[in-house]
Amino acid sequence: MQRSDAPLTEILKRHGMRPTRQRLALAKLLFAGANRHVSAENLHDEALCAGARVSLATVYNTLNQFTAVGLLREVTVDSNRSYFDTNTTDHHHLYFQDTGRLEDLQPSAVRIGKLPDPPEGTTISRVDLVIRVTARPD
Amino acid sequence: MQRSDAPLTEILKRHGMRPTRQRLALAKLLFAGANRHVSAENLHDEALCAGARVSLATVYNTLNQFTAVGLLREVTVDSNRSYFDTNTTDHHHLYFQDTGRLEDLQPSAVRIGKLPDPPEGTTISRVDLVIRVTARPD
DNA sequence: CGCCAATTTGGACTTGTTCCAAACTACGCC
DNA sequence: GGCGTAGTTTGGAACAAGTCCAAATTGGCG
Repeated sequence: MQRSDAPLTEILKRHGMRPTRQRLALAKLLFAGANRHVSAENLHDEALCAGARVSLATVYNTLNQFTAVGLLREVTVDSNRSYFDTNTTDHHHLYFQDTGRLEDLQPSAVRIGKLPDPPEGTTISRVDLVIRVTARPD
Repeated sequence: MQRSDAPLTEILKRHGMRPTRQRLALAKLLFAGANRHVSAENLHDEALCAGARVSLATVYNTLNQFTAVGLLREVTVDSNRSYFDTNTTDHHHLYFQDTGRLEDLQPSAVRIGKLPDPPEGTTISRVDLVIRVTARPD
Protein backbone atom coordinates (compact mmCIF):
# COMPACT_ATOMS: atom_id res chain seq x y z
CA MET A 1 0.00 0.00 0.00
CA GLN A 2 3.06 2.21 0.26
CA ARG A 3 5.48 2.56 -2.64
CA SER A 4 4.54 3.87 -6.01
CA ASP A 5 0.85 2.95 -5.88
CA ALA A 6 0.13 6.61 -5.37
CA PRO A 7 -0.06 7.40 -9.07
CA LEU A 8 -2.29 4.38 -9.65
CA THR A 9 -4.56 5.51 -6.84
CA GLU A 10 -4.72 8.88 -8.50
CA ILE A 11 -5.57 7.42 -11.86
CA LEU A 12 -8.41 5.40 -10.42
CA LYS A 13 -9.81 8.37 -8.51
CA ARG A 14 -9.56 10.59 -11.52
CA HIS A 15 -11.81 8.14 -13.35
CA GLY A 16 -14.31 8.00 -10.53
CA MET A 17 -13.37 4.63 -9.14
CA ARG A 18 -12.45 3.86 -5.58
CA PRO A 19 -8.90 2.66 -5.31
CA THR A 20 -9.68 -0.71 -3.81
CA ARG A 21 -7.10 -3.35 -3.10
CA GLN A 22 -8.27 -5.40 -6.06
CA ARG A 23 -8.32 -2.59 -8.58
CA LEU A 24 -4.92 -1.42 -7.46
CA ALA A 25 -3.45 -4.89 -7.81
CA LEU A 26 -4.86 -5.28 -11.31
CA ALA A 27 -3.89 -1.77 -12.33
CA LYS A 28 -0.36 -2.46 -11.17
CA LEU A 29 -0.14 -5.57 -13.30
CA LEU A 30 -1.60 -3.77 -16.26
CA PHE A 31 0.10 -0.41 -16.14
CA ALA A 32 3.35 -0.97 -14.29
CA GLY A 33 5.52 -1.84 -17.25
CA ALA A 34 5.28 -1.95 -21.00
CA ASN A 35 2.04 -2.10 -22.90
CA ARG A 36 0.29 -5.41 -22.77
CA HIS A 37 -2.54 -7.49 -24.16
CA VAL A 38 -4.48 -9.55 -21.67
CA SER A 39 -7.53 -11.72 -21.47
CA ALA A 40 -9.58 -11.98 -18.31
CA GLU A 41 -8.57 -15.53 -17.37
CA ASN A 42 -5.04 -14.65 -18.20
CA LEU A 43 -4.92 -11.62 -15.92
CA HIS A 44 -6.73 -13.50 -13.19
CA ASP A 45 -4.08 -16.23 -13.15
CA GLU A 46 -1.37 -13.66 -13.10
CA ALA A 47 -2.97 -11.82 -10.21
CA LEU A 48 -3.29 -15.02 -8.19
CA CYS A 49 0.34 -15.92 -8.89
CA ALA A 50 1.35 -12.46 -7.75
CA GLY A 51 -0.45 -13.19 -4.50
CA ALA A 52 -3.41 -10.90 -5.03
CA ARG A 53 -6.70 -12.32 -3.86
CA VAL A 54 -9.06 -11.32 -6.62
CA SER A 55 -12.04 -13.20 -7.96
CA LEU A 56 -12.54 -13.83 -11.63
CA ALA A 57 -15.78 -11.85 -11.48
CA THR A 58 -13.86 -8.84 -10.25
CA VAL A 59 -11.31 -9.20 -13.00
CA TYR A 60 -14.15 -9.08 -15.52
CA ASN A 61 -15.74 -6.11 -13.78
CA THR A 62 -12.48 -4.26 -13.61
CA LEU A 63 -11.48 -4.87 -17.20
CA ASN A 64 -14.86 -3.67 -18.35
CA GLN A 65 -14.74 -0.61 -16.13
CA PHE A 66 -11.23 0.28 -17.23
CA THR A 67 -12.35 -0.07 -20.80
CA ALA A 68 -15.41 2.09 -20.21
CA VAL A 69 -13.32 4.97 -18.89
CA GLY A 70 -10.70 4.62 -21.58
CA LEU A 71 -7.85 3.12 -19.60
CA LEU A 72 -8.02 0.02 -21.77
CA ARG A 73 -9.16 -0.76 -25.23
CA GLU A 74 -10.79 -3.97 -26.31
CA VAL A 75 -9.28 -5.73 -29.28
CA THR A 76 -11.41 -8.10 -31.29
CA VAL A 77 -9.25 -10.69 -33.00
CA ASP A 78 -10.72 -13.93 -31.77
CA SER A 79 -14.41 -14.62 -31.56
CA ASN A 80 -14.09 -16.81 -28.48
CA ARG A 81 -12.22 -14.53 -26.18
CA SER A 82 -11.85 -10.86 -25.42
CA TYR A 83 -8.47 -9.20 -25.35
CA PHE A 84 -7.71 -5.90 -23.69
CA ASP A 85 -4.88 -3.62 -24.72
CA THR A 86 -3.20 -1.18 -22.38
CA ASN A 87 -2.17 0.87 -25.37
CA THR A 88 -5.11 3.15 -26.04
CA THR A 89 -3.38 5.27 -28.63
CA ASP A 90 -4.06 4.89 -32.31
CA HIS A 91 -2.36 1.78 -33.63
CA HIS A 92 -2.96 -1.56 -35.28
CA HIS A 93 -2.30 -5.21 -34.50
CA LEU A 94 -0.35 -8.20 -35.57
CA TYR A 95 -1.97 -11.49 -34.65
CA PHE A 96 -0.17 -14.83 -34.66
CA GLN A 97 -2.95 -17.23 -35.49
CA ASP A 98 -0.97 -20.28 -34.47
CA THR A 99 -0.16 -19.14 -30.97
CA GLY A 100 -2.84 -16.58 -30.24
CA ARG A 101 -0.13 -14.01 -29.56
CA LEU A 102 -1.08 -10.40 -30.19
CA GLU A 103 1.36 -7.56 -30.81
CA ASP A 104 1.04 -3.86 -31.41
CA LEU A 105 2.17 -2.42 -34.69
CA GLN A 106 3.82 0.95 -34.70
CA PRO A 107 1.35 3.47 -36.10
CA SER A 108 3.98 4.26 -38.70
CA ALA A 109 4.14 0.63 -39.88
CA VAL A 110 0.75 0.83 -41.56
CA ARG A 111 -0.64 3.57 -43.68
CA ILE A 112 -4.25 3.58 -44.69
CA GLY A 113 -4.42 5.57 -47.85
CA LYS A 114 -8.11 5.98 -48.31
CA LEU A 115 -11.25 5.44 -46.28
CA PRO A 116 -14.84 5.79 -47.38
CA ASP A 117 -17.07 8.38 -45.78
CA PRO A 118 -19.26 6.89 -43.07
CA PRO A 119 -22.89 6.40 -44.08
CA GLU A 120 -25.31 9.25 -43.46
CA GLY A 121 -26.04 9.75 -39.79
CA THR A 122 -23.10 7.77 -38.52
CA THR A 123 -19.59 8.57 -37.44
CA ILE A 124 -16.54 6.37 -37.51
CA SER A 125 -15.76 5.35 -33.98
CA ARG A 126 -12.74 3.32 -34.86
CA VAL A 127 -10.84 1.70 -37.67
CA ASP A 128 -9.30 -1.61 -36.72
CA LEU A 129 -6.71 -3.27 -38.85
CA VAL A 130 -5.36 -6.70 -37.98
CA ILE A 131 -2.59 -8.45 -39.83
CA ARG A 132 -2.96 -12.18 -39.30
CA VAL A 133 0.15 -14.25 -39.75
CA THR A 134 0.88 -17.96 -39.56
CA ALA A 135 4.13 -19.90 -39.39
CA ARG A 136 5.51 -20.12 -42.90
CA PRO A 137 4.46 -23.52 -44.30
CA ASP A 138 7.90 -24.85 -45.11
CA MET B 1 -34.91 -31.22 -55.22
CA GLN B 2 -35.47 -30.33 -58.84
CA ARG B 3 -34.94 -26.78 -60.11
CA SER B 4 -31.63 -25.01 -60.04
CA ASP B 5 -30.10 -27.01 -57.24
CA ALA B 6 -27.95 -28.69 -59.82
CA PRO B 7 -25.23 -26.06 -59.64
CA LEU B 8 -25.28 -26.18 -55.85
CA THR B 9 -24.99 -29.95 -55.95
CA GLU B 10 -22.02 -29.52 -58.23
CA ILE B 11 -20.36 -27.02 -55.94
CA LEU B 12 -20.71 -29.32 -52.97
CA LYS B 13 -19.35 -32.30 -54.85
CA ARG B 14 -16.46 -30.31 -56.20
CA HIS B 15 -15.47 -29.60 -52.63
CA GLY B 16 -15.73 -33.20 -51.56
CA MET B 17 -19.02 -32.97 -49.72
CA ARG B 18 -22.06 -35.07 -50.27
CA PRO B 19 -24.98 -32.99 -51.43
CA THR B 20 -27.29 -33.81 -48.57
CA ARG B 21 -30.69 -32.30 -48.11
CA GLN B 22 -29.40 -30.14 -45.25
CA ARG B 23 -26.34 -28.86 -47.00
CA LEU B 24 -28.30 -28.06 -50.11
CA ALA B 25 -30.89 -26.15 -48.13
CA LEU B 26 -28.25 -24.10 -46.36
CA ALA B 27 -26.24 -23.55 -49.52
CA LYS B 28 -29.34 -22.30 -51.24
CA LEU B 29 -29.98 -19.77 -48.51
CA LEU B 30 -26.37 -18.68 -48.54
CA PHE B 31 -25.55 -18.57 -52.21
CA ALA B 32 -28.84 -18.05 -53.99
CA GLY B 33 -28.83 -14.29 -54.03
CA ALA B 34 -26.54 -11.44 -53.11
CA ASN B 35 -23.62 -11.77 -50.74
CA ARG B 36 -24.56 -12.10 -47.10
CA HIS B 37 -23.27 -12.15 -43.57
CA VAL B 38 -24.78 -14.73 -41.26
CA SER B 39 -24.33 -16.13 -37.81
CA ALA B 40 -25.15 -19.73 -37.00
CA GLU B 41 -28.29 -19.07 -34.95
CA ASN B 42 -29.36 -16.61 -37.52
CA LEU B 43 -29.06 -19.03 -40.43
CA HIS B 44 -30.67 -21.78 -38.41
CA ASP B 45 -33.75 -19.67 -37.77
CA GLU B 46 -33.92 -18.76 -41.40
CA ALA B 47 -33.67 -22.37 -42.46
CA LEU B 48 -36.47 -23.39 -40.12
CA CYS B 49 -38.67 -20.58 -41.38
CA ALA B 50 -37.98 -21.69 -44.92
CA GLY B 51 -39.25 -25.12 -43.90
CA ALA B 52 -35.93 -26.92 -43.91
CA ARG B 53 -35.50 -29.40 -41.09
CA VAL B 54 -31.94 -28.80 -40.00
CA SER B 55 -30.49 -29.01 -36.55
CA LEU B 56 -28.39 -26.26 -35.09
CA ALA B 57 -25.46 -28.67 -34.80
CA THR B 58 -25.62 -29.26 -38.51
CA VAL B 59 -25.68 -25.55 -39.21
CA TYR B 60 -22.49 -25.21 -37.19
CA ASN B 61 -20.92 -28.18 -38.94
CA THR B 62 -21.88 -26.88 -42.33
CA LEU B 63 -20.69 -23.34 -41.77
CA ASN B 64 -17.36 -24.65 -40.57
CA GLN B 65 -17.03 -27.04 -43.47
CA PHE B 66 -17.94 -24.37 -46.00
CA THR B 67 -15.37 -22.10 -44.42
CA ALA B 68 -12.73 -24.83 -44.46
CA VAL B 69 -13.12 -25.34 -48.20
CA GLY B 70 -13.25 -21.64 -48.94
CA LEU B 71 -16.91 -21.22 -49.75
CA LEU B 72 -17.28 -18.90 -46.79
CA ARG B 73 -15.02 -16.65 -44.86
CA GLU B 74 -15.24 -15.98 -41.17
CA VAL B 75 -15.36 -12.35 -40.10
CA THR B 76 -14.30 -11.42 -36.60
CA VAL B 77 -16.00 -8.23 -35.51
CA ASP B 78 -17.68 -9.27 -32.31
CA SER B 79 -16.10 -11.36 -29.63
CA ASN B 80 -19.33 -13.11 -28.68
CA ARG B 81 -20.44 -14.41 -32.01
CA SER B 82 -19.01 -15.64 -35.28
CA TYR B 83 -20.10 -14.17 -38.56
CA PHE B 84 -19.66 -15.83 -41.92
CA ASP B 85 -19.40 -13.93 -45.17
CA THR B 86 -20.39 -15.39 -48.51
CA ASN B 87 -18.07 -12.92 -50.21
CA THR B 88 -14.69 -14.61 -50.16
CA THR B 89 -12.94 -12.10 -52.37
CA ASP B 90 -10.61 -9.51 -50.98
CA HIS B 91 -12.55 -6.76 -49.28
CA HIS B 92 -13.13 -5.02 -45.97
CA HIS B 93 -16.03 -4.39 -43.63
CA LEU B 94 -18.23 -1.74 -42.20
CA TYR B 95 -19.69 -2.60 -38.83
CA PHE B 96 -22.61 -0.76 -37.26
CA GLN B 97 -21.88 -1.12 -33.58
CA ASP B 98 -25.35 -0.05 -32.54
CA THR B 99 -27.22 -2.61 -34.56
CA GLY B 100 -24.67 -5.34 -35.14
CA ARG B 101 -25.16 -4.95 -38.86
CA LEU B 102 -22.20 -5.86 -41.02
CA GLU B 103 -21.64 -4.66 -44.59
CA ASP B 104 -19.01 -5.24 -47.21
CA LEU B 105 -16.92 -2.36 -48.42
CA GLN B 106 -15.93 -2.21 -52.02
CA PRO B 107 -12.26 -3.13 -52.31
CA SER B 108 -11.79 0.22 -53.98
CA ALA B 109 -13.21 2.11 -51.01
CA VAL B 110 -10.19 1.45 -48.86
CA ARG B 111 -6.58 1.66 -49.81
CA ILE B 112 -3.91 0.39 -47.50
CA GLY B 113 -0.81 2.30 -48.40
CA LYS B 114 1.81 0.49 -46.46
CA LEU B 115 2.11 -2.76 -44.56
CA PRO B 116 5.02 -4.02 -42.50
CA ASP B 117 6.84 -7.16 -43.53
CA PRO B 118 5.66 -10.19 -41.58
CA PRO B 119 8.05 -11.34 -38.85
CA GLU B 120 10.70 -13.88 -39.79
CA GLY B 121 9.26 -17.33 -40.41
CA THR B 122 5.69 -16.16 -40.82
CA THR B 123 3.50 -15.22 -43.73
CA ILE B 124 0.54 -12.90 -43.80
CA SER B 125 -2.56 -14.99 -44.11
CA ARG B 126 -4.95 -12.09 -44.12
CA VAL B 127 -5.32 -8.41 -43.45
CA ASP B 128 -8.64 -7.48 -41.93
CA LEU B 129 -9.84 -3.95 -41.75
CA VAL B 130 -13.07 -3.04 -40.01
CA ILE B 131 -14.57 0.41 -39.91
CA ARG B 132 -16.77 0.67 -36.85
CA VAL B 133 -19.46 3.29 -36.95
CA THR B 134 -22.11 4.46 -34.51
CA ALA B 135 -25.15 6.65 -34.91
CA ARG B 136 -23.96 10.23 -34.92
CA PRO B 137 -24.40 11.59 -31.38
CA ASP B 138 -26.59 14.59 -32.24
C1' DC C 1 -31.74 -53.62 -53.41
C1' DG C 2 -28.41 -53.53 -49.89
C1' DC C 3 -24.35 -52.03 -47.67
C1' DC C 4 -21.18 -48.84 -45.59
C1' DA C 5 -19.10 -44.72 -44.85
C1' DA C 6 -20.51 -40.06 -44.48
C1' DT C 7 -23.80 -37.24 -42.29
C1' DT C 8 -27.21 -35.65 -39.10
C1' DT C 9 -29.10 -35.14 -34.63
C1' DG C 10 -30.59 -34.25 -29.71
C1' DG C 11 -28.65 -33.69 -25.79
C1' DA C 12 -24.85 -33.44 -22.77
C1' DC C 13 -20.87 -30.81 -22.16
C1' DT C 14 -17.38 -26.98 -22.24
C1' DT C 15 -15.87 -22.40 -22.16
C1' DG C 16 -16.21 -17.51 -21.70
C1' DT C 17 -18.87 -14.16 -19.51
C1' DT C 18 -22.58 -11.98 -16.84
C1' DC C 19 -25.81 -11.86 -13.03
C1' DC C 20 -27.08 -11.83 -8.22
C1' DA C 21 -27.72 -11.42 -3.40
C1' DA C 22 -24.97 -11.41 0.56
C1' DA C 23 -20.66 -9.99 2.70
C1' DC C 24 -17.19 -6.54 2.80
C1' DT C 25 -14.82 -2.00 2.64
C1' DA C 26 -13.49 2.92 1.45
C1' DC C 27 -14.35 7.17 3.00
C1' DG C 28 -16.88 11.29 4.54
C1' DC C 29 -18.79 12.77 8.87
C1' DC C 30 -19.07 13.64 13.69
C1' DG D 1 -11.03 6.92 15.93
C1' DG D 2 -15.86 4.80 15.41
C1' DC D 3 -20.14 4.86 12.22
C1' DG D 4 -23.11 4.65 8.35
C1' DT D 5 -23.74 3.93 3.77
C1' DA D 6 -22.93 3.65 -0.95
C1' DG D 7 -19.72 1.47 -3.78
C1' DT D 8 -17.25 -3.11 -4.33
C1' DT D 9 -16.24 -7.77 -4.21
C1' DT D 10 -17.43 -12.54 -4.36
C1' DG D 11 -18.86 -17.48 -5.05
C1' DG D 12 -21.94 -19.66 -7.31
C1' DA D 13 -25.80 -19.88 -10.30
C1' DA D 14 -27.17 -18.63 -14.79
C1' DC D 15 -26.45 -17.81 -19.67
C1' DA D 16 -24.89 -18.07 -24.40
C1' DA D 17 -22.12 -19.73 -28.16
C1' DG D 18 -20.14 -23.56 -29.79
C1' DT D 19 -18.36 -28.45 -29.69
C1' DC D 20 -18.70 -33.35 -28.78
C1' DC D 21 -20.77 -37.84 -28.89
C1' DA D 22 -23.02 -42.05 -29.73
C1' DA D 23 -27.03 -43.52 -32.01
C1' DA D 24 -29.99 -43.11 -35.99
C1' DT D 25 -30.24 -41.82 -40.82
C1' DT D 26 -29.00 -41.46 -45.59
C1' DG D 27 -26.40 -40.87 -50.14
C1' DG D 28 -24.10 -43.36 -53.53
C1' DC D 29 -21.92 -47.33 -55.26
C1' DG D 30 -21.84 -52.12 -56.56
